[in-house]
Amino acid sequence: MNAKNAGPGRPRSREAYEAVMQAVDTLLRTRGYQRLTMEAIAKTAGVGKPTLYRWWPNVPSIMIEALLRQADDNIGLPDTGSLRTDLISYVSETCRILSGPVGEVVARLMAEAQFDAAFADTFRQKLIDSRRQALASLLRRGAERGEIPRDADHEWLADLIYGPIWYRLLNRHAALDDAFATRIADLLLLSARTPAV
Amino acid sequence: MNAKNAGPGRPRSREAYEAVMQAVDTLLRTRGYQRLTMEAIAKTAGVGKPTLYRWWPNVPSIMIEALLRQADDNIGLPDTGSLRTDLISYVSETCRILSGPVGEVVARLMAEAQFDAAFADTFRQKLIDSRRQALASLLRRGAERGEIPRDADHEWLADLIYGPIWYRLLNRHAALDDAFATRIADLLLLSARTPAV
Amino acid sequence: MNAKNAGPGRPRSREAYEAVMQAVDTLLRTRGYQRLTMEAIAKTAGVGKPTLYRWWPNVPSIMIEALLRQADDNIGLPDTGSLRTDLISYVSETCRILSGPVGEVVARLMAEAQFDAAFADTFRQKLIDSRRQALASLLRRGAERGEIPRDADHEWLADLIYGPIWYRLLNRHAALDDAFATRIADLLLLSARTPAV
Amino acid sequence: MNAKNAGPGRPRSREAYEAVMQAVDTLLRTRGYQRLTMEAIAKTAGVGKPTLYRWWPNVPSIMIEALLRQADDNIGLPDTGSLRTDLISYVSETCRILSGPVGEVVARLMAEAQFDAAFADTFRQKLIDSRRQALASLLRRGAERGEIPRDADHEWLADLIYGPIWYRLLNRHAALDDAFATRIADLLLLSARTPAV
DNA sequence: ATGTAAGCGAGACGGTACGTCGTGTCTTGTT
DNA sequence: AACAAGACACGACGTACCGTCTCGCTTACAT
Repeated sequence: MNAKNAGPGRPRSREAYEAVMQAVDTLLRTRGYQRLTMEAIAKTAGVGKPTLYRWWPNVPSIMIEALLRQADDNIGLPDTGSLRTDLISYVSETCRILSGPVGEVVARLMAEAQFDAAFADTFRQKLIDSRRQALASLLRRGAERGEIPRDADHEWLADLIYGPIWYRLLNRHAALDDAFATRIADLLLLSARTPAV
Repeated sequence: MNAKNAGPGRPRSREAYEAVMQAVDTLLRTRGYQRLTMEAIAKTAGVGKPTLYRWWPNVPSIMIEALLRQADDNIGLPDTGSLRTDLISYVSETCRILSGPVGEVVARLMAEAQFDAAFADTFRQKLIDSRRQALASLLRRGAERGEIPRDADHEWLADLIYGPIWYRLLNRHAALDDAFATRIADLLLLSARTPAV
Repeated sequence: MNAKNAGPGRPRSREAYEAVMQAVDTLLRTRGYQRLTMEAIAKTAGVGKPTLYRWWPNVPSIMIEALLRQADDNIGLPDTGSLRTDLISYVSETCRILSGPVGEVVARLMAEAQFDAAFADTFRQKLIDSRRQALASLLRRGAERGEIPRDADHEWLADLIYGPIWYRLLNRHAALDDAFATRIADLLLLSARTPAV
Repeated sequence: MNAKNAGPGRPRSREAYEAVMQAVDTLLRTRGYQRLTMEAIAKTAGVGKPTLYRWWPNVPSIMIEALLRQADDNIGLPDTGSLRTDLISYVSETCRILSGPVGEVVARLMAEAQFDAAFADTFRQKLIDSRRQALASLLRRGAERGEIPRDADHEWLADLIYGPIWYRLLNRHAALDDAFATRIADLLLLSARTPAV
């Protein structure tokens, strides 16, 4: 909620906030994405439009907040002692989540980011970079155990993992299944262990 | 243009068609993507709105046609005799083009495809599958020369190449430069030559 | 309607126009003046808001048109052969009409004119000057018959008649009855016939 | 100010009151009437909106208070010994004041009274009846001196004076100048002295 | 050569959503 | 208890496009 309860004046209403979050869920489920307008959110939540605009500049910003709120119980970082097992577990879980309704929402958010530079910043920070850093944690742990070289290029390896995932998510030409997850994980290890690739 | 010149009646006006194509270019250059509306195209082209709707269902359909028209001199398929050189050349050229204004347009089209299932079909066929098949041609040629196994999974290898490219195109966290192109090409070869990955 | 059916393009819809006029009447009768908003007119008439704004800049402009339309059978100019009788008839009729619902509407229009200079012009032309000229016709006829001097100041006499009428209409401190009408008419004759007043 | 300083609790802040009065003047001068909103007054005066609503129900109520406050040095009642001179002086002064910025404000207040019955009562009492009674004082004095009959209808004579003044004020078709004032004054005398008119 | 069927530009139409403004009420903590 | 601050639900504003619908006017094939 990003509350700043310090100053004077009436504090932000938690009821309104919760109602908005709930309205987003309801609308996405019942009306579909196209009907997820500021107008509809306001009406469904029983909230004034100015209240919406006071706290969020547009629909995607609300969506991203709703998404993160319910996915706060994020994909946990596995720690099995083996980098390969960790990777397979992590990528599989990522794929599993993205195969469901969350995947659709996330795909739309990426799409919105193409039209709105300001939103793109938020989107990348909250949904892209956070995941890249999670992956980097796994890789660091693996490197400490000597499973991949210490100087492996984590940025490159993240592209190598997330590139195909996003590509399939957005393009829907093939499923984000476990076989795919395993293959990507092994590709990462192959690349990390091969000098210069 | 998909003309159906058979029947009676006035034939489709080439002037109107050209004016629309030009208007798209003009508007994209001067007003930016957000202002590329049916209304604006009609007014800029000096064309009636019904004429637009007679031939295209929405803005992205017009965009894709304008894009393909000027990019008909597509990325040619290199044929250097070496798969690695071919791949590097092909991927570099792809990246080079996507780094320019075409890249922006293509990214928006991918975004639109997330909101419009009908358009998504066209988009995938004309901009995604055609490229995957071009890549497959290179791979087939390389396989005939014995540079990669004959049973390499071309679908997987296409994901491996295009995934990271699209990821960087949409996300803009890193450049689509030659180093990146070379690295992807080598990754493909590495994967194709490694059993089971 | 002020139609300009000459040019190309779809002609103005008479249905929409009639629906708007009717909606104004309906709303004024059922909801009262405060609810007579552009939004409500559009919804009641089953007409798009842009259509409203295409033809009228604001609510009072629509009101004035609706008013004139139904009051096109205006206060006829009496012609009894006697200026005094003519005046009494004309002023009585004016007062009678202004005592009913039309009076309320007209009072609001005068009020609106205080807030909107552009509307004020239309208002004065269509509702004020036209009445002043009607009165002037009576006076001219009386002057020709020698009932008042030929050089009587018609502007002043109009102020003298309409001033008290408007004052009572807006202020509602006394009725616009026949006694009042007669008294005003006689006052006019007195003033017109008295040198220098 | 209508203070109710009896009970316990913090007394009404004179600073807030003065700030509001000043804000009205400032806003009327700088932003024009349309911008004279509760919101703007509160912000300009540095006063909370609830404070405004605690003491006044709406904008016109504040305006009328501000108006009376600075016009407390009202139009004094002349006493020259002659009714005609008194009347000319009084009406001229009235016209002079109404020709300036006060006239605009007063015209708007009359307009507001058309939309708000509650405000209309206050308005009539404070701005209409008080002036009618002032005029009646002059007439009474004149009657005592025998300049007009004792049984002259003061209500009618007030309509006769104030009607044309308000008409010109609201309609702006002619100036409220001294010639006009003299003419009205003489008209009153003429009417008062003519039996039955 | 001519009728007729389609395409054309213009532009009005019923809608939907936008983002903003002002209203009058409320909830804080402070004075 | 009055205050400044300011969040709130509400509702109207005027605008931008949407996709559809007449209009009257070309074309150019099929009689």
